[in-house]
Amino acid sequence: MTTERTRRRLPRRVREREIVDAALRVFAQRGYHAAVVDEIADLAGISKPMVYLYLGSKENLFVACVRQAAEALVTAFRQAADSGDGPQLRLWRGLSAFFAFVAEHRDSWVILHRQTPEQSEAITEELERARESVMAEVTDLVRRGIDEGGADARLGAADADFVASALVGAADSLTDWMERNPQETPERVALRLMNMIWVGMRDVLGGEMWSPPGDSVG
Amino acid sequence: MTTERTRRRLPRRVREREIVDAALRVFAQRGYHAAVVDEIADLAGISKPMVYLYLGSKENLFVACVRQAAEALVTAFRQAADSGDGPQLRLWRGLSAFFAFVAEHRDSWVILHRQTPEQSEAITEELERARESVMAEVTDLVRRGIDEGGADARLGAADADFVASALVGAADSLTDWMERNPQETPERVALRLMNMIWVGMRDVLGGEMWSPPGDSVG
Amino acid sequence: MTTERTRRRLPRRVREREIVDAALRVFAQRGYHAAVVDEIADLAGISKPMVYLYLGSKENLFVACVRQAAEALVTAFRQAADSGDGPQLRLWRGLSAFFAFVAEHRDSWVILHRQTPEQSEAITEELERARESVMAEVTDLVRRGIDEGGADARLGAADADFVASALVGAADSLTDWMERNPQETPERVALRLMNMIWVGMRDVLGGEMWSPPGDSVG
Amino acid sequence: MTTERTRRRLPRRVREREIVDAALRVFAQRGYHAAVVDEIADLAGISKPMVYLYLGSKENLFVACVRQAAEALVTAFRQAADSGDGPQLRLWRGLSAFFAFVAEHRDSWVILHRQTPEQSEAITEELERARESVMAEVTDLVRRGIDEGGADARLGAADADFVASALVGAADSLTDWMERNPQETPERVALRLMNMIWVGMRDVLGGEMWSPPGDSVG
DNA sequence: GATGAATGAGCATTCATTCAT
DNA sequence: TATGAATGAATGCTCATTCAT
Repeated sequence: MTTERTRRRLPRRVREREIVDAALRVFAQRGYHAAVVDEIADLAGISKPMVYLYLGSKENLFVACVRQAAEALVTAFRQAADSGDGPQLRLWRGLSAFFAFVAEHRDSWVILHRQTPEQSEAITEELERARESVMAEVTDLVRRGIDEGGADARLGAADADFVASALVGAADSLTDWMERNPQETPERVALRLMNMIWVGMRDVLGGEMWSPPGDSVG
Repeated sequence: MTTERTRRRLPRRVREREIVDAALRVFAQRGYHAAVVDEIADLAGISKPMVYLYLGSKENLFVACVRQAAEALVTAFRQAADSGDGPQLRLWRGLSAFFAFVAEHRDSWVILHRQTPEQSEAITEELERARESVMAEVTDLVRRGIDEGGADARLGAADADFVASALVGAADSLTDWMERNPQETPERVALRLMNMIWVGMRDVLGGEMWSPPGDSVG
Repeated sequence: MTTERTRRRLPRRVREREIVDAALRVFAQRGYHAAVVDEIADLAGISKPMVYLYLGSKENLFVACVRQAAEALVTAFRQAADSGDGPQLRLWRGLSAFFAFVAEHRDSWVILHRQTPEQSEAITEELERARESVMAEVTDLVRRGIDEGGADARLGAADADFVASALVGAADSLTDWMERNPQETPERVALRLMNMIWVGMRDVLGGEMWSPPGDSVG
Repeated sequence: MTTERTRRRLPRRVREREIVDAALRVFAQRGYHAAVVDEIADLAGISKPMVYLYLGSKENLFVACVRQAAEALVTAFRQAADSGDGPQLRLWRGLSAFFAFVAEHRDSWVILHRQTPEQSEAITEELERARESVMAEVTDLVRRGIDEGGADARLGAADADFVASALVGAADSLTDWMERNPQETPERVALRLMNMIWVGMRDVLGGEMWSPPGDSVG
């Protein structure tokens, strides 16, 4: 005599994925600490002990979320950035993919970049790993752009790093701007951002540079 | 000859300020939820009830931190950005002040821009107010720069908004970059960021624009 | 062979009842504010979180106590007062039941009638509801007695109300008297009280009334 | 240089009385535990340490309130009940005084008769003493009435006690009834109550007694 | 005499985590 | 596999009480 709604027996992988998906939403909405395992279990449609059976701990669950979010983002980004000729086109595609991803998977982005630094070693490490992996993709793209653009001696690793950092930060911030301007497409936002940075970068590389009058900054 | 550890009796105002300062550090390090009022009290060198007597609640304490951080930042920024001729010089000074501020008051910046969105109405509102006040300063500066730079018809409020948003995001991100590159001065970082954005913006305004080949972005 | 002190696992309903029973005792002994949830949990043989899991809050727990106490008392009273011929017999049985109930469930009566008025809306409301339901039973009985006794024009609702109020107050007070005179049975106490009030009431209805000499009371 | 509102220097007795008066109101409104010393101090228009300087502790403050309330009530009652000829007149005057007192000094009555039993020895004792002193007055009055009315052998101390207990309880309860019926004067309420009880008592003493049919109660 | 400043101790409530079934 | 029942350990907040001035 089974109940109407028999307890679903799902393969481990599927269950696990469902749990992480639920967790992603709750963590993103409430933040790590304010998130309550009970709510995650509810949202996943299972009981709390199952969460622990599959993921071990809240901490570990969060780590899994970070990992999944990072993987998804990097995949989307790399796929886009690997196709096309010329650094500009690739960067534009990459940024477009980024904005598209964030627009569609807001939660993942929040998990990756809007978390208050946690005390937990494991979480900190995973977040760092994740952020680095994202940054690496962008830096790589930028560097290749610089190289192909014919960089002169003044430009080194630090510059690509600098540009990439600024780019990611700007992109993150524009994420909110997009929410306030819903008529804009990811492609258009990416294009605008790119032009702003890229053209400036190119010119700066070309030696055109503004300096404060009479002041030797260093 | 008083003992080192007699109960120090301080006037209300002083104590209040000390508490908020302590709270700023703890909130920045742990985040709102993970922060524990006990630790704040300890750091301020007093007992927990004093925190509640003076600030009322954890929530209110956080709001006070936000308010103080925002005021300090805006003051520093505006002071710098109000002096000097020409939009570029002013923007550069503003950005320099910003980076100097963040380098020196890391906690304040973390409070303002690295908080997981909280459920609390009061906090959300105060944070929004604070962020807007910061953004407004930057947007204003950017807009004046555009105007004086001779903007054509294509540029409106949305553009200043867009540029400001990207600028703030980039600056935020570069905040971390500065930590990883401690030999850089705020002035130099500001200069680099400025050139990148400014020159790019100017050229884009001037009609120079890259577009994906054969692709109508919209 | 299970250990005496394994965590006893009881179905929700049973536990809930046990908790309310324990709470009833503690609230009665200490009063709402002085009562400590820890003690209630101890007495119920469980941990504090269970109390909150099942009853939600101290306030709600108290409300549950009031509800249970009122229900029990009203049931006992009504059962007794509904049987028997003639208003006198019914009133006597009702009062006997009341005294028996209070003697046996002192705590319930204390909860219902000896609580310092609380600030809490919920508690105030529930207590009012409970007291009214008790009073209604008595008033009803008194009114029927008056009717059957052939009331004249001077008697209305206010009179039944007055008598019932005095009756309940007297009974409440005699509750303490009974504790000081343990050899008295509820039946005897009820009989004495009844005669005192009833005969007096009947005679007063019959027009026999004492007035202060020369004084027009109004 | 004195402030506009110089700190009033009052003789000890006066100050003490003001504090107790304030405490009376707060304790009555909130109950012993929920009452907060801060509020009492505020209401008395002084600072908290003064309360402790004068009264020593919250417990002691409450005891003082009980004492004052009891004294006032007993005084009022005795004064009224000592004048006039005949037990009936005296009882009526006493009850009238009681109802008048309660109507005017609700707080005192609440302190005396509506307090959840406290844990504190001192409080319990003082409350008992107070209640006994009130009850003694009433019992005395009742006993004298019985004596003068020519009681037969069946009536002893327990009976006066019983009647007094019922009387006080009824009066307490009618206190609320009066609030719901503000057009009634204390004198009228006293008269009604008296007639109900007195006539009944007299007749019962006279041998007129109702008994449950066929049931020997004891 | 009078008070602003300060705290030890306690209490309601919550939550990650684990058993017993 | 799956879960209802259960708890240890915090954590925000309050309050009677006491110093130092």
